[in-house]
Amino acid sequence: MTTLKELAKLLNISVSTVSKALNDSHEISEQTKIRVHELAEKLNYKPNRIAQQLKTNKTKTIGVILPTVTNPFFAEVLHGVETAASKNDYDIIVCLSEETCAKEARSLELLSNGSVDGFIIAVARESQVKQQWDHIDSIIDRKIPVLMFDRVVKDIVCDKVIVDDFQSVYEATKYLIEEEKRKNILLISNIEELSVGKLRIKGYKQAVEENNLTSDVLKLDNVDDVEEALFNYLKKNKDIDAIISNDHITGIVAINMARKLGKEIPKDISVIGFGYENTQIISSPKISIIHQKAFEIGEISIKLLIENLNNEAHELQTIIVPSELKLSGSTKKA
Amino acid sequence: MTTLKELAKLLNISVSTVSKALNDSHEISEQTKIRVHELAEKLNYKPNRIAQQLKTNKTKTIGVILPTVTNPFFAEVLHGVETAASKNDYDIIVCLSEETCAKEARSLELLSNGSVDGFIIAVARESQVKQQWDHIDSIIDRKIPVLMFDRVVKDIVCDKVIVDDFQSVYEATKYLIEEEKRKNILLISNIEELSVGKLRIKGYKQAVEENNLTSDVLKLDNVDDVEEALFNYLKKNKDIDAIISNDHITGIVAINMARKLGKEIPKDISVIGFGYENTQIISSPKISIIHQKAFEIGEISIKLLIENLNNEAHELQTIIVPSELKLSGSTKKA
DNA sequence: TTGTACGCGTTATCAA
DNA sequence: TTGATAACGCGTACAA
Repeated sequence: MTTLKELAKLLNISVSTVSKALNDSHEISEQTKIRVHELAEKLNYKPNRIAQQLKTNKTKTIGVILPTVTNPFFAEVLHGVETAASKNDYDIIVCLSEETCAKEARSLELLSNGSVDGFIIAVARESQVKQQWDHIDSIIDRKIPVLMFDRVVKDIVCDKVIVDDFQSVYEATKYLIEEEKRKNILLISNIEELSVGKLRIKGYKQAVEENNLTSDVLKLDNVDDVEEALFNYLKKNKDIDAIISNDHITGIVAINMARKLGKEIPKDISVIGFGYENTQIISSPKISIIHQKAFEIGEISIKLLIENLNNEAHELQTIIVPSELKLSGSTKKA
Repeated sequence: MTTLKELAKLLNISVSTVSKALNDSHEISEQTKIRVHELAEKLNYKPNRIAQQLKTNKTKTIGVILPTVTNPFFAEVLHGVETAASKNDYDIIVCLSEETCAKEARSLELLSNGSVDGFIIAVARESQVKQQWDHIDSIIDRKIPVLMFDRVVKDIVCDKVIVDDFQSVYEATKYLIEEEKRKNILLISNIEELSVGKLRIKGYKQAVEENNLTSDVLKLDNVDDVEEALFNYLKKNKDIDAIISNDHITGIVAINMARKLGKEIPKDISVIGFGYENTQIISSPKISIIHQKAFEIGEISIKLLIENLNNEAHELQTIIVPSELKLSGSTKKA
């Protein structure tokens, strides 16, 4: 890599003159500026980013800690994050916690040595279940800005970007009751240990109870159990006339299973799930979804964090990104 | 952040002694080592990564350029990349080209100023279509190690990790012909501009022609057109008894569409698509898939690149990662 | 207008 | 066993 020193030597001028010339300082004559720029161009000179970072004590890099990236929600968030970061000339270092507390803590620890200016994080399932977040507090104690999104910890004081988990499921349930006249609505959940899962269940229950209906939650440990569990459940509870799924997979499975059991959709049963880019295309009839604006969540998170990085007087805030109910063939009024 | 200098001042010893003590140099007495370590622990000292990078001229960071991350193939590759990188104490900076040549070139340009030790890249669709890869060659000219995976450019000389695109589709087609006695096999493709898409079509055609059957490729511009295009096609060509999809979406759509048209699966028609983690769960009957080992591709890519980074005498190679045909309910012998 | 000197935080060489 | 000094590449205050 070409350095200032090399340019200086070749041009027989000092390093600082070269530096100033390249930064278009008014102190430098047009003539030398031109000479310097020409040679720099020719040798494809680029200021060494590491040296700049050491000098300015800013990395223009953000650490992004995700539980996983094969879940389309986090993939889309990452897309939004990358887009916004790139626009603002920030790089992102991505770490996956694999839903474990240990890897999450390790990543934070390793990057908190000056590698990044701040962090964006959605906490791992394990951290949330075991309520372990000393590793996150420790970062904040060291005055490194942190922003949490989606899976958020109430007790941690930092910027937060969250989804309207309660509200969106509440509205969806209410819609099924009021508009579609459904009376026996089942909720499928495999994330009830997570804050977001709890909120969704809460939203569902509140809507059901407000209408004096009975609630029922089918809890699953694993996405692979859905078929069997649903089969058994629907066999026993033949009066179920609507299903809400708390994730982007089981709603589609529910549609397939209901059809297999001879139910017509949406005549006999309505289905609403969570969904992303291609969720609707691959189900038949097309599933109605609660569409979380994952891309926007990523974008907003980056913008807010950068604001924090640049503004000494930044005030912490919590932003709620509303979801959108996208009706389709799996509900009556689609 | 605590620095060596601060520790030295507090302990009334020199910076270099502190540095050596922390690095367990044999030159330093046990006593001072203990004193230094204790204070370092107490003040949560961590060597500034940026300064180390400047000193050693190594970043221990790899630039990962992906076309997108919402496609599950690339998401799983990223998962493998992150896992392997993390195990080897490397960080990854992730950039998304958004399938455009411009963003791809920009990312390479911006990171080639010392920010990373090397690159892993799957070229953008646009770069591949327009055959523009000066920006990649330029990186290689500057002696920065580059590894390409999946979407690879023949004319670029570097390490490569690829999938057996030709072979896997060839085998799948042959299976349909020989084992399931299918005679009219349709291939759906929406990626025929890509190297991998071309290879898959080639594999399909070769198998078909070897058996003196006629080939037919339904080309789509967009995943959204599948339903209508397939509907029209199957209406006209009622003798189609098998469908292979070149991606992870349209196979599932094909199953749904075939059922809608009153065809029984797999009695009347077999379907094989490409697939990943959850692809089979969400289709009914479960789709048979060509499973690309995306995670492994990511892992292998990192390992090979790191080998290149550390080994002066590294020899360039091309590794082919075999796919696996996972039969399920959408094919007869599943 | 140009050059000198210093510092960012670390490590390595050499001297004490 | 410890310390002084230089160097990585850059930017900048200050001197010329």
